[in-house]
Amino acid sequence: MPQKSAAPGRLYDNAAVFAALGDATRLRLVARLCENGPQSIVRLTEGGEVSRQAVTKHLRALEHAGLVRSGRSGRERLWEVRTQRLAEARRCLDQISEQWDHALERLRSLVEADSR
Amino acid sequence: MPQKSAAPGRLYDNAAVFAALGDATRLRLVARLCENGPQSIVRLTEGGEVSRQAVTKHLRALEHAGLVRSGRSGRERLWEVRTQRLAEARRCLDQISEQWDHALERLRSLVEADSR
DNA sequence: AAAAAGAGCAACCAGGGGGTTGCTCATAAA
DNA sequence: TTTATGAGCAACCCCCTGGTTGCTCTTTTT
Repeated sequence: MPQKSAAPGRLYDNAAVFAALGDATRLRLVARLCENGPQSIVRLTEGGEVSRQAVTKHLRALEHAGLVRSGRSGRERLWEVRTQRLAEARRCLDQISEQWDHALERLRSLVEADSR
Repeated sequence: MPQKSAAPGRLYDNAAVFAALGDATRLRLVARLCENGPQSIVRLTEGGEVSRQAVTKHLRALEHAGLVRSGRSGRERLWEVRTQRLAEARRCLDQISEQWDHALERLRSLVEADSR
């Protein structure tokens, strides 16, 4: 069994990741970073609806959740996606769905035993 | 450019789903609903850290995001998970990761062409 | 050396979200 | 028919979040 002590505490962490993705602007930022690779703040601001400062704040939020990271290059700072956390989030959803499937199975076997 | 009009609007919808999952209490509720099947509010409140009203509010939030639904049974209301939205959320994450992979490929071929 | 571009910082504001308490309503159990 | 259980509604509170504006700092560019 993978991920033995997937520890209830882990769930909390994933909540933070989902919260970070739970904003349209941030989700768009992540998508853009994935589509076009590492970019500067100004570039990420272009075409968007919010100010540069807002974008900065969102990037910091994403960084806090471990979804992006940045590094300075000359006078600009480049941001890139950290795919690991994304993968973890996916696994979390997978696990939940899996539990649901198990529950369904259990339920079905109960019904069968009942009508037998 | 791939993914022509994958409708930016879709992204927004997923943000709502992630936002719903982006709270530890709600995420736990979803997990419990998946583990133990449809349950009433009082049952979902047991063992938790918050009041029944809080649970109710969270359930409504999840309902708004399309993640759960409910039906009355006698004097109690049973809540169950709607797996469809969960699946959609997963697909959203998959798409994003996929775009990232494509970007990596593009980048790699660029580098190769450059050093050739 | 002067001008412009990219970022960072701080203060401020409005709104929403999570939580609670108190009361009422309806249905099932005694 | 009482009584107790499960749930709904409404008001209220606090604080966090998303967004803005204004200023400063550093690094290019001209």
